[in-house]
Amino acid sequence: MKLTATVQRCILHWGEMAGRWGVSRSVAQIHALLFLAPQPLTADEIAEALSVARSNVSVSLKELQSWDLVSVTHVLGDRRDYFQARKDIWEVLAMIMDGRKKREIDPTVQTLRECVAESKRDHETPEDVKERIGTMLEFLEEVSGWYDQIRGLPRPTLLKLMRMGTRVAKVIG
Amino acid sequence: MKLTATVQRCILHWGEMAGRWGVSRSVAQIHALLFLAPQPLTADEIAEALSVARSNVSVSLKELQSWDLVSVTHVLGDRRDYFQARKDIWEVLAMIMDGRKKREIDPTVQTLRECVAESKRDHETPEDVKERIGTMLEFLEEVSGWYDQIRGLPRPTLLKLMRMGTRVAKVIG
DNA sequence: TTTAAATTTCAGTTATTACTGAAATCACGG
DNA sequence: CCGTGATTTCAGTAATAACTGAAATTTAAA
Repeated sequence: MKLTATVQRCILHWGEMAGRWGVSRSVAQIHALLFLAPQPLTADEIAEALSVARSNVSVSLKELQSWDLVSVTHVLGDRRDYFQARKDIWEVLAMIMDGRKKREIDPTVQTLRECVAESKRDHETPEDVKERIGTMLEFLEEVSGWYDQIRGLPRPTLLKLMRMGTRVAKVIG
Repeated sequence: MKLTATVQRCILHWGEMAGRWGVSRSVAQIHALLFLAPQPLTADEIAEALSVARSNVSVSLKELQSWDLVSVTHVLGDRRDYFQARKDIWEVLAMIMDGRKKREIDPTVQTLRECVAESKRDHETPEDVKERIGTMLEFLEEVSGWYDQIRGLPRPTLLKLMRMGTRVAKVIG
């Protein structure tokens, strides 16, 4: 598997962004490779193309699967797993946002609920501090709920909304 | 500065989430502390409250300022800097989203532009791969542009939109 | 200026995370 | 159920990021 210059550049950039995106370089590079690859690849092919250890590919693919960005297929008469990435860019975005919400927001909502409950029995914490915690919890719950709603809209509707841009403001008066 | 149990719990949770949020534990904890604190705090007070090195507080505060989440104030007759966090949760969200877009999206749009330009002169890369790169660029540019538009809407409009939830779908037909 | 407090920088250390390669496990055809 | 190839696990190592404390710099009052 030789990578063309353009593809290489993309993969390298993905790797450089990995830290900011909150994944390891391998995960980002493998995702770039599978996203661009015309056909599904085996783990060995991935390891070779990116020059990383086979075991690293294995755990990275597991992570990509946990994000629902990569899935497994098979070819007849071949015992090996073939991996492919979602190609639909809208779905890729949705998976990343779902994953981030689950990992970055949900645990905090959970903790804040406990903090708010606990603060009821707490007479040390000033009222305005308690209030700030409560407000943040409400806010996160509201944004979360809104996301879940929007998330369920059919894509054509979403597209229409996006294309409208700020004109929605006019429509809703 | 003694922290109440509830406040402590919040700060510790923020610290635990830091890795996922893409900031260091200190940055997350300092932000939690300043967000909850009723009054601005000096760097020394922060260092003491969280038991971290004074120098660490200094660089973490710089990062929080780069996110526009923390600002400096002064009190008459006191040479020290006092730090305060934005208390408006909507603005906090806006600053975080702006910062993430700038750090996580914009550089990739830039690189993809170069990749697409380069791919014009590239006869090795298969057409469908080039197309996938181009599609991703267009997609990111569209989403970016949409974000910038929405970002500029006045908050009451945004709130109204959120509260409508999926009913916007009906309004736009 | 001079001086002292406040802040920042930075070299060195510690902690965390990512990666490798060998060994163990799994899965299937014979 | 044995053997072979595919995959995963995991202990050790490498790479990266975070943090500390001392030294340097800045700031402003005297």
